Amino acid sequence: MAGIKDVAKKAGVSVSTVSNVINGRHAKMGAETLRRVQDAIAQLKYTPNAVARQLQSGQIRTLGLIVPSVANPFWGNASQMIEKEAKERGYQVLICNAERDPEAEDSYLTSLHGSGIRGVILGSSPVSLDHLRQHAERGMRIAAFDRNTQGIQDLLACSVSVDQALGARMAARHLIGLGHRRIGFISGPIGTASRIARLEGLRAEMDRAGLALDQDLLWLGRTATGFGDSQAAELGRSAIRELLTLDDPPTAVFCVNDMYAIGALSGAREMGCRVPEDISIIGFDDIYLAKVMSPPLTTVHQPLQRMAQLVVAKLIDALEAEGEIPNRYLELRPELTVRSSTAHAAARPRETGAVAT
Amino acid sequence: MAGIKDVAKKAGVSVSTVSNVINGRHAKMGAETLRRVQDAIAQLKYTPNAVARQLQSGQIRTLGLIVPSVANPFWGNASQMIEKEAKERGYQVLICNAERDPEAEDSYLTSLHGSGIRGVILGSSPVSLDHLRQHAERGMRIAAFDRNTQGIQDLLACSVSVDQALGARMAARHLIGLGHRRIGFISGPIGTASRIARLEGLRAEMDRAGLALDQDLLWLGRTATGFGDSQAAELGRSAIRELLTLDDPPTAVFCVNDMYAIGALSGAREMGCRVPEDISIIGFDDIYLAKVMSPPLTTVHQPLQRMAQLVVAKLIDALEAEGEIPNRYLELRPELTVRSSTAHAAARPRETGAVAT
DNA sequence: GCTGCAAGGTGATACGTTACACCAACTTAA
DNA sequence: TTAAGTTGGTGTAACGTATCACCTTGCAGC
Repeated sequence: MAGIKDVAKKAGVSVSTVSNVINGRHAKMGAETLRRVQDAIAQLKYTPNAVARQLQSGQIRTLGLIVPSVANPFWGNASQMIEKEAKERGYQVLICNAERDPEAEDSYLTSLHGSGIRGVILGSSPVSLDHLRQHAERGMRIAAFDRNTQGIQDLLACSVSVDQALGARMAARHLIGLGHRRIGFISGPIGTASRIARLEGLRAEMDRAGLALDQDLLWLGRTATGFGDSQAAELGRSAIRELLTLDDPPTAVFCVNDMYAIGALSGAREMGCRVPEDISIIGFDDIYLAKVMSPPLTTVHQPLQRMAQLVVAKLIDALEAEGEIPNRYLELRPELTVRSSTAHAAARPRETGAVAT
Repeated sequence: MAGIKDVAKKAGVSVSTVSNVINGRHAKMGAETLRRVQDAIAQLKYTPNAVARQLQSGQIRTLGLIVPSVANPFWGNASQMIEKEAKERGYQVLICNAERDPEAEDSYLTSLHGSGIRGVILGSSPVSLDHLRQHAERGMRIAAFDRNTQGIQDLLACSVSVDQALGARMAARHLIGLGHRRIGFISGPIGTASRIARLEGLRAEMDRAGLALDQDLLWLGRTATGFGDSQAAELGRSAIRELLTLDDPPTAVFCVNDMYAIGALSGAREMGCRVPEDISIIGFDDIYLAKVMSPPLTTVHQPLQRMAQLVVAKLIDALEAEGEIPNRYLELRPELTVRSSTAHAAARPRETGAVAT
């Protein structure tokens, strides 16, 4: 294809001049020359070779974004917002789909580094970030998104997340306040930091209320991994069906994210169980689908737009600014969004006796 | 950062030898030398610079993927499958989110070309592909995905899609067969080829049955564009609310895709309208959420996995094979998936009189 | 007529790899 | 003994661009 030399030859100028045209240094040349070069560019359908450019400059205004699964609307939406935010700051974003696989994560990181990218936003990922250490040491700036960061902050350029445990506790408090005592938990495999925090938050708040988290009511995804979050709803459905056939089923269920909750909604109804009359269901994330469910889903809201804005800003700061950036670790406050999938625990008797309010 | 020269110096060999090590030509050297080089690589934490590599080789095993909106699970899921398929063939995929904006599409194409990418999969996009002509002429191989291609095939390296119009006709036939005569259509702005085909399919089949598509029952998204498909469900909800407050409301609604249908489901229920007893709702795509809705959504199924497999295969053929590839334009048969959101038209009288079966 | 300077433009080098031609030192076989 | 291989390397020219020091010309000012 046409290169800068061809343009130079055609326009009868040096490559340097063509380069100047391309880079907008129009002041450096006569009007006639400029026109000739522009004509040549148009005629040859010349596009500057980004690869050569980057090799030369060493610079690249591109961020990596590693998400657990683009098939989950939460991450689809997050990607969209992060991309928009980055674009406004003149950065591009490369979306990488790791499917919650640490090895894939690792290989993306190496490949991004090899492409000259030095900043990456890491969506909720495996507990240990130790496999990230080498990347950090190589000069990759890593921003954690939607996960807690205790103990590994030294690896991170910055982090933005909601207080996961607090969110879970809000959900739990809401359920407990409605008189629920048997509360279930539905999740896929607990492999990521945010999922652990959500479970622990639930447990903590139940403890505080003198309630125990029944082991039988913990559904933690007995499935092969690897098919991504397109199956999450499906799993939520199986989960609640199992839970509901227990001798002493839960009266409320906390789902690790909205996709599971959506599935649970559906599964419960299939079992002839009304939501929220017979069972309360609460999710986490507040994806845009939550409010169009039937019934609309009570859930823990994450301020996604603000989060996107903040990670992008902090990460770019880390990349461009000289000294230390202040407030590198941001933990936002989640918000309980009460809709119609939760209600008072049914007063009707169950095997274990009536609920004491 | 460390380059190949640093490694060479440290290991006491030439850069050529290091290059050989990196590229697996181990037979070309002694065991001792190999070990020394590998040690040096490890110690310096050296990663080959992909940019320089690519500049040198001109080759790049990467495909572009331009989607209308990652926030729509259909496209999230499609991305995932296309990526998986490509990876199996040794290709990477760059996901670009165009938000149905032809300008964004255009600028992605230029930027991908500048990065050395010569093959791109274009998700449903604006009617005219004329703005793509220059890219095709520059040597970009374009594969159309999920859109019809009459009239513009010369621009395309290949295409894979379901027969959109046929799918819409299947939906219409299903509805008509259930006795519906007032059928509505809900969609966002009709800007893409696939949406037009879906609407026309509906109209054609209604014509055949001697039914007219009432202009008032056409809801075509009176909203600002630019926020992507995260709002589709929301729009579906508003749409059906408007339609249901009409003097003579529809008894069935065909939604341009499942996201709108999901919103419609919710909107209908809010209006106290039961689905499918009072109104039938049918979608398109069969995203994984369709079957966990309540009621589970009747919809037109797209064989996504097979489609992903085929585009990737055909596009890579177009890139790698010499001659013409056979069967470049694939049109798959959609399938009607009947679930529970559609039923016989209610026999009860409406203002306009009883429905004659 | 000379200096100084601005405007307009050029050439060479470097960016980090890879590919390819080439080389030195051995080994083998006739 | 020597021609022909083989093994284990090396040196260097690309790839397409940006940068920077430098060059030429014209002209104002004294």
